[in-house]
Amino acid sequence: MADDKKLTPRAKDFSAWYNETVLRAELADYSPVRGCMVIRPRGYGIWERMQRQLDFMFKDTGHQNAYFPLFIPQSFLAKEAEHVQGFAPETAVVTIGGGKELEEPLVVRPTSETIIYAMFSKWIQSYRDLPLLINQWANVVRWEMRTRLFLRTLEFLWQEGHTAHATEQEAEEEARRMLGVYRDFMEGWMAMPVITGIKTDAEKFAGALRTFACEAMMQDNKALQAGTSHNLGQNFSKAFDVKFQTEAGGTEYAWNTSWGVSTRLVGGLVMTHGDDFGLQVPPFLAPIELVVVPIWRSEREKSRVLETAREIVATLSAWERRKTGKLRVHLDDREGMKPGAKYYEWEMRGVPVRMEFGPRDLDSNQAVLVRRDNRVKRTVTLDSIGEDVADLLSIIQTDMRVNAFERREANSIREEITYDRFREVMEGNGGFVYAGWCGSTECEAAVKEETKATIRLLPDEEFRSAEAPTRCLKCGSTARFEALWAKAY
RNA sequence: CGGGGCGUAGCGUAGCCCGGUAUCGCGCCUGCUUUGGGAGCAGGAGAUCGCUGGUUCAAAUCCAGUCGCCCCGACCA
Repeated sequence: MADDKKLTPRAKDFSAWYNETVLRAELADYSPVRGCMVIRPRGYGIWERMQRQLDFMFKDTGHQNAYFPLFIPQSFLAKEAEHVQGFAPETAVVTIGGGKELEEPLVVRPTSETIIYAMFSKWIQSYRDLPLLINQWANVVRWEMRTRLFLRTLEFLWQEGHTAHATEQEAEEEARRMLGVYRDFMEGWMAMPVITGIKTDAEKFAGALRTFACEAMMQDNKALQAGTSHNLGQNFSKAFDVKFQTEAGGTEYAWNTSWGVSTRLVGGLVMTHGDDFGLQVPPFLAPIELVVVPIWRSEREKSRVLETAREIVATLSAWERRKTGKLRVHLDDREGMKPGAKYYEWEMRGVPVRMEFGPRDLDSNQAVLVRRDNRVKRTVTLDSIGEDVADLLSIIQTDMRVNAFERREANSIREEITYDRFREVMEGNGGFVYAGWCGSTECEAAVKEETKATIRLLPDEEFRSAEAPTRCLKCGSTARFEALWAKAY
């Protein structure tokens, strides 16, 4: 970076800013393998907290973790027609094992529906075995042509839930329920507001009946598909013969769902909250919530300041909160580094609150708290430091979500607009446009072709406009749906 | 796979047109002085210039090939 210590202003080149933020905050690095990414300890620390919370939420909804093989016989993929069509072009295939050509090539899983439903058919006999609620944490491989750190890598780490149910309605409810869990996590923990809804046929998962999704707006006004949940109907259970005996004594195919989120969420976090100073991590997910930077001007001051600083850190580290546990505090007592340098470094890493503590504070029994999000400084007394820090953190968590929400709404268009105007918007700053759609694949494809914008989803009722659009954005005929149009990652 | 750009120390680069084994900054190591917004001085370590071949007395530099990366498209979470 040489002398240029500031990050690239994101307005100029968002993509370069994103890359640099991720690399400089040491979240990830390029690997020697093209298109693959190494997640470094700092990036994993954030992901780990996400994973822990998600895992808790899955257990809370009755799901159990299991682990299925990395390799899938090639023929398995072919059993579901749409599925193989969707995934075959982007699979990595193993043809040699132990130095010998394999009789049947093995596909490195791009997703695990096929191998999991093959097992489900052995495990499910009766309606009493249902619902079967399974989750797997695993890495998968999709041979993408172009990759970006966290957002699209050849190999990525994710969570995939797979469930089997006795009725169609139950499967639909499950797919919806898990979409709600994702939404709660993204908004509550990541402070990243999302729009939920249903995907069009062109965008749905290969092999699904219906795909639901959460779409978030990044700071370049592009949409990020942050999580998906699929109602698979009986497509896979028919392909893999997942049958069960009903209470009445007949035989039925099971109804399946699958749903997943990936380390892409870390990319979403960076692109939602990052700024020109670097990363910004919401308190709930921050591996370090508060960093204490001690300041001294002499050896004598140093020992006095450090001694008290250590006491403060000890007190704060023991501070227990109801929902989010103990305060995660770090004392930066590195020597030979000026306080200012430490400030910039922790700001770049996104630690939500910094405490400056020097001789002047020591003498007056106080400390200075600085928020990462708006860099506002406040002097507080040490007597109530625990409450003050905990309160500030929860305020920041809320403010980050509200700011992201307001930014999204400020860049959304809900008035009925002409197609020419729409094209202008997409060529300019972009954004979320809620507009009518006649329901034809032709209109959808034409808009994509001409503007690069796609229907991200047909929003759920609570996200729809007060006045439903009347005409299709593209052809002008009667609108059958309200669609969310945007350019996407 | 098309179009553009780039490979020189851990990172970022100068030098290339006009051949003579390498510039500067950050970082790193040692010492002293520093520390309320990115420290200063002194000393030091670190590069077979992506790889292969060719031209030449001599190649980072010229020529050919090759590999890799980044950006823009097509594909996609």
